[in-house]
Amino acid sequence: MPELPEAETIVQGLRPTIVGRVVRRTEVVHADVLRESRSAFAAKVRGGRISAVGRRGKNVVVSLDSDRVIAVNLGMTGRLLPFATPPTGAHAPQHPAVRFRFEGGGVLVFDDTRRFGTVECLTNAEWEERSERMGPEPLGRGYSAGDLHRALGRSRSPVRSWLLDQRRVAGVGNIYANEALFLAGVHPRTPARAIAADEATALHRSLRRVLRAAIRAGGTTLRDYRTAEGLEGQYAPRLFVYGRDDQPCSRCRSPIRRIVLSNRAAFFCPECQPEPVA
DNA sequence: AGTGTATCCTGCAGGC
DNA sequence: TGCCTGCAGGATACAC
Repeated sequence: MPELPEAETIVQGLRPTIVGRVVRRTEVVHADVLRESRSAFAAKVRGGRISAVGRRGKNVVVSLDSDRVIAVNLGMTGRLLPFATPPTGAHAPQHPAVRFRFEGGGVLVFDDTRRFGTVECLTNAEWEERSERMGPEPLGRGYSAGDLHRALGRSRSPVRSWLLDQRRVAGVGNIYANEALFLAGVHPRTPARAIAADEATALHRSLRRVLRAAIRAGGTTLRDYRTAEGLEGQYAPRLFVYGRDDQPCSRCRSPIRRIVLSNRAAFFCPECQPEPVA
């Protein structure tokens, strides 16, 4: 699920409702989303006051005044849902994994059907170290087409697979990698280092464009993703290629094709994104 | 270095 | 209706 635009949308929704809250108690329903014991995790979080909510790549980062962060990777089906009063009945999340109960009422639920997500409590130093292993933020001020082109030049990997590697660029997942490649007219199988400077410029522009447009739409809901308000994202109708195999390309009417690269589906228009000549 | 395979887990769509 | 298979926005470890 959630890629950069979804994580960013969740962060924006969460920020006004949880900043300033103090964690009174943590309930771990499914310890498999943790990377440590229930008790170790709960002890580190307890009493922390939330000072900020941010994002790094696809991760939601909740800062505590105790010089720690709660780092949430949403995996495929993770949601972060704040409630002023404990939800009951049909309103209650169906797959709660962790609940953070706040002083004075209110609760933040990490809900995750498949439990591929992770919730970790790290010191600021530990988080900094983790963050340094991740690639640049594609929407960052300093991220240039030249940066992208130089980084691509070091790899023979198909560019679609390259874009999914969080050590190369942080936050791009399968949906937006495919969309950006379509907009740039680059075939997903193109070896990264075969991408010319002008193509890298086009890819840089289309990547930033699609990520920003998706944030403005509140993300893409295919099935599970919800905003912090529990709403669906509105970007899905604007996807050009992702999940649209056999449907006509909106530009040239050729049928969109689906192939598999590194065991993950890739979608492209065979006319608008010509296969590079090997 | 890069790929295919398998793994974690649940739910849903499609074929029969 | 039920059963079976395949597939899914992610990330990692493994063998080759």
